[in-house]
Amino acid sequence: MTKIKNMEEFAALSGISRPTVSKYFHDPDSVRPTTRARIEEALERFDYRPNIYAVNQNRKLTKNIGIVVPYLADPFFAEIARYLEQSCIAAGYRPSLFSSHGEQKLENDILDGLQSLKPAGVLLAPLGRTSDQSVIERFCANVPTVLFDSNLEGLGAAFIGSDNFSFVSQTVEYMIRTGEPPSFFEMRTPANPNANKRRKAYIEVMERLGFEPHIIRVDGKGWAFEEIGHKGALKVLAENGLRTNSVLCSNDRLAIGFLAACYEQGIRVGRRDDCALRLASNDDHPFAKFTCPSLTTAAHDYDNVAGRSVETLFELIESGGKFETRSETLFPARLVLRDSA
Amino acid sequence: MTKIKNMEEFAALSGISRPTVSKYFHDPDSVRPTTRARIEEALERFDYRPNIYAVNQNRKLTKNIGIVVPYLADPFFAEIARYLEQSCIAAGYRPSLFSSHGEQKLENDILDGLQSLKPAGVLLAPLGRTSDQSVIERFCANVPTVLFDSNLEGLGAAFIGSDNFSFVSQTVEYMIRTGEPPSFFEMRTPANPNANKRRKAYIEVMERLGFEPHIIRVDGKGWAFEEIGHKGALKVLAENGLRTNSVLCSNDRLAIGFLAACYEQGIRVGRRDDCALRLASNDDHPFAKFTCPSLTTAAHDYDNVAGRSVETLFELIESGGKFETRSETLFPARLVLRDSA
DNA sequence: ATGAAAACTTTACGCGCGTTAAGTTTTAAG
DNA sequence: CTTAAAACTTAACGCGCGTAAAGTTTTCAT
Repeated sequence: MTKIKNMEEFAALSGISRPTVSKYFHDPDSVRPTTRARIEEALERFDYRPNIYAVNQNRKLTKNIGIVVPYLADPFFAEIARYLEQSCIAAGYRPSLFSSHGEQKLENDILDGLQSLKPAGVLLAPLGRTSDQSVIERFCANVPTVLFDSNLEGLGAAFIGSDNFSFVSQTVEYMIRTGEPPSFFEMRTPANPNANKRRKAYIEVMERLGFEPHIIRVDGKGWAFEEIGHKGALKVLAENGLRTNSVLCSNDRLAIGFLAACYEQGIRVGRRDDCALRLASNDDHPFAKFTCPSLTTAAHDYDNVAGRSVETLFELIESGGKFETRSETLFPARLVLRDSA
Repeated sequence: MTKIKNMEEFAALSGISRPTVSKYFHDPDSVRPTTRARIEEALERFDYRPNIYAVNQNRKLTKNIGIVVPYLADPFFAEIARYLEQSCIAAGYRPSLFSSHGEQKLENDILDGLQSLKPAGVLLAPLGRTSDQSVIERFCANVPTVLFDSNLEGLGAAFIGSDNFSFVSQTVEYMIRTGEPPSFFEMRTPANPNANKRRKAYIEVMERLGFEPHIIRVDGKGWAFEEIGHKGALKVLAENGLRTNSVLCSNDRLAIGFLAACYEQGIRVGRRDDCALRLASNDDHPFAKFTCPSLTTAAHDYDNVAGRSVETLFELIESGGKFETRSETLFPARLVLRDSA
């Protein structure tokens, strides 16, 4: 089989002119069915594909889509990224996946490098508190961007995420309905703005139900939440820092660390009579099903958050990269009852 | 500040001719220090960067490097990918990360798409047993490829991975030294060739030490190892399928499922007297520290596997994409004693 | 059959940069 | 100061494709 060098050559072999072949690759439906058939027939015989560099250099808009998550070693983001990737591919785009690995410099570098990719759009889950707002603002001004998971006020053309109030109200109400009101366990300086919303929601729900909020803040920086939760829980348990037998963790990864600490200390966690503690959490982390005990938690609406994010980005791209007004879409949580509370 | 359109314009503004500027971007050390200074001075004033599409179209070899892992939702691969990414960037390359998500079709599609990126090289951790060997073979013939983690006999210019015998011999010997000989717990049809090597190593070590190997194979397909381990363990425990009080899991993710099953069944795992079972495993998964109990396991030499992989790829690229002979490099495991055995 | 619209072909230019060739300036050694 | 090598400048071509203009063929409703 002859090696095809360029579109010129392929066009000749298929018996169609190059401009028409070019049109075909841009949109197969834009050419007559008979010529389309001839091109696709040749395509099967010769296996040619346009040089993406030449294509991208000349097209005003590439078919690239950037996907940026803050921490890919968290399976939660890996799963979301997977969904986003697949949706982009299905829509005929070329996704590129990036992880900021929890570091501001990396996030900045990624956005910087992304600009020279001239992407049609970007799906960005920012680091949050540790993001460099000015960098992200500048980026969003140049590239059609949809924020997801972590909201930065006013940045990006739209935000899609989860309704943190829905998470916390469901877990808190459940715990109160079935036992003592929970303390709230979180990091002192959370990386993610969702954490702040969850704390506020906790306070609001507790007060509305006539209970005094009790917040436990543990030290620790970065994205090693399990480690932070573990250390923090050991300290709290040693100091007898709990007011009731119920704890609500800000997120599942902290809870995983908390559960490990309880296990080490011989504290049985669960809703059965022989348990000393009930622990619930938020996120429905992929591993929450396999903690000991399995974790009662509020689940993200993965499918809707991811699905709506790509849909919104596609709308944004089709609208020429700008929306009239910035929208924020929040999906409610689904309470997942397991054994820990 | 004026917007720079292309290298021509930037060259004019910096007072240097375009071919020299082009040379500079290819290798800053290839121009005279004085001209280099003038270019970099202009670079600070004007913030210009070459159009990567035009660059890549014209250079014979791009600076792109593909990184392909089989399953990114496994934090093990996320961590490795992170290391590989950073090493590539540090060496002046542009890494692109892809996950096959456990599916052959996706792996094929990724390799297919990777070809049109004309990468300088690719770091590939294949799916293993479920890989389409012919596709990978064809790919490796066209693109300088270093395999890592999962070896496919004869494919790629080199393989870097862990010495599975070292893993299993250390865990088995430790368990025998400190208690009863372990059964080996694994999937019936493992996705990964490492699993087969581990089984063989188990049999060999057991026989050498004068014990009869006992292998427990559980059903389940795909990459949801925790779930498979969990279901399989429940079955084994229900059927009293263990010969001794010791179990060695083929990998940590299976062990995580196993531990969850034990917890549910009220079986205490650990090396203390009040424990009914000892469980060890292999990989030192990022979460192994936070299982209940924490997992005794054999750790990959992450740094060396990842480090040597990129080094080898760089050597390969500098050698023009071919090695005289295919090399296989295996790094030994490090036994990590925790509470489960 | 007729005409206009739609789709095609041919021709040609442009994108931004790599790269080469020929001529000029700078550098550093003698 | 001489001189040759090294580094530069100018000029020009090519990469593979998008795209526009002008002319030709096909299609399809009347």
